[in-house]
Amino acid sequence: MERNEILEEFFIDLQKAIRRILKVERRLRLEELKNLVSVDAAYRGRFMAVAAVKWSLMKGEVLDEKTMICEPPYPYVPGLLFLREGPPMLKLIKEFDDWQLLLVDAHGILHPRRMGLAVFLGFILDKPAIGLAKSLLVGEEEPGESFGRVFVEGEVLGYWFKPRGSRKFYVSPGYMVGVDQIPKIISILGSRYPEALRRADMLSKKVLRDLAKQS
DNA sequence: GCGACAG
DNA sequence: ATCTTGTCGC
Repeated sequence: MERNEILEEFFIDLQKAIRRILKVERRLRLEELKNLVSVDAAYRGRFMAVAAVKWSLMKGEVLDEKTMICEPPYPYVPGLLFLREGPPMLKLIKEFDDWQLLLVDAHGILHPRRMGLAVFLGFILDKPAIGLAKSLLVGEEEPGESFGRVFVEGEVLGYWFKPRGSRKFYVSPGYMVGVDQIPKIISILGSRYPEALRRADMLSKKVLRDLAKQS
């Protein structure tokens, strides 16, 4: 599928409109956090694979997995990732129940219109969500050793974190989560790149390998 | 106009 | 994101 200027302008307007009505009335209650869902996508040739993993924080293990292979609905455009990865991810996440927080391999409000993929998914699902990305789309990082805030126009919209021995990543609220809750959430997730997301990443790549193997 | 730009 | 071998080091 090729890019479409009219469509992109429309979805940018939609992002701005949704942003205007978003409110922080309900917030994730961290003491009730038991199960997570994480989602990631991988690409190969003309296909993409999306994997969603339900993860138990207490047991530290996978409770359930879902995958799907499809052709990307839209090309990658910085700021409009939700057009590309949102539709298949929603399809999978809706199949899970009994979870309290969604982990997305993308930005949340750390986005030009504060409407990253993690915000969009949380909003559509009406569930708490956060975004975790490996590179910055917008914002200035506070200097530091392994942890710091990320500012956009003087406002704290997220945090950067660099675990010992692994690469830096950025965390920002998606939906029903306050920026002030991010440090505590990172701590609850083990102060490292979340295992639940790592599993979704590995799984999405695996289904594409298996697809290439049999064909 | 130029550069930057989640996955 | 993905294309990709060997190589440095715990």
